[in-house]
Amino acid sequence: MGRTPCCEKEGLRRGRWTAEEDDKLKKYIEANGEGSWRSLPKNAGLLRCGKSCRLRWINYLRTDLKRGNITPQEDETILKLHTTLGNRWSLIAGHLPGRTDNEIKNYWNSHLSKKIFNTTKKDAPQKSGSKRSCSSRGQPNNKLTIILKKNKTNKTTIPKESSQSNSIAEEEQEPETTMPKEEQEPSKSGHNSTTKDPKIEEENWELTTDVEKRQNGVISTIIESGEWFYSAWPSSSSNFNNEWMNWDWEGDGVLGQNVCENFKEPSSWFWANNNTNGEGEECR
DNA sequence: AAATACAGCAACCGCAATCGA
DNA sequence: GTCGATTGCGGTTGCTGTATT
Repeated sequence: MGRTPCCEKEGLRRGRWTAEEDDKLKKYIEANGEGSWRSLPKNAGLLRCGKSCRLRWINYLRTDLKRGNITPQEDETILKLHTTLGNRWSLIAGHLPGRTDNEIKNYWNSHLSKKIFNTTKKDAPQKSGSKRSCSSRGQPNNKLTIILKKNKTNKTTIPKESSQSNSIAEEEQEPETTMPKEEQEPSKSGHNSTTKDPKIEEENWELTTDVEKRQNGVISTIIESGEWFYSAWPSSSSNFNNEWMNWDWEGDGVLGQNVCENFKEPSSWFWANNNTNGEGEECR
């Protein structure tokens, strides 16, 4: 019989909320608490669907929301968390008190993704061309993903003395919030250091030194650096890239990731590897 | 000053997960 | 265990203000 609509569509208001509606909703929730979103509009005297009320409350009316611009520190935190968690906005928001998933998602789409994608574009003209060329409505195809993983044979943490690179994981200051261990490890199925992603052939991730390989027709690079190794490949090879992103290898997960355009430039391949060869192109 | 393009963000939509009878 | 109701999430849309021509 199909899905049951969350609310009756007819006769309900849509679009921007008025101050009066906000006031009604706020007063009702303050008096009765959150929840029962389906019946809330009727009880509160609002001509809105419950879903809309919930969204309005969560994203705008809650008293614990922090309004105002994202701070540089929050910016860094979002970047780091997105590196590890991907587009799990609610999880990311959970580490930024007073910020909502919607706010962070919007911030990412309008600021951070653009920032990353444009970093290797020296000219990066924004005046002309498609309005959404770098936003969520049209991301460049030529992306390079660089990840940093811990050498499977080693358990120690990343050496600070070699942290000169631009890697997100290495360069960042301590964020104002700390990610709980379990959320750094998206896979909850008890992976340990001896487990491997079954979708990745051993030959693909076994350490090599500055050797380009072709994997399924896509060039990738795996660079050994002491206890760590780096891997880079165009994001178009997302069939296994995403698996790596979410894979809990050593309990530390993926430590660094970035994307940039023009991956054909050899220097950009080594973006995450500055600490080992002193070269590389700054992507941020 | 008007028209147009662009950027930011609030809100909507659909799907999936969860809850509870 | 099943199924409908509810909630939560992420992707997307489109309105609005600002910048540019």
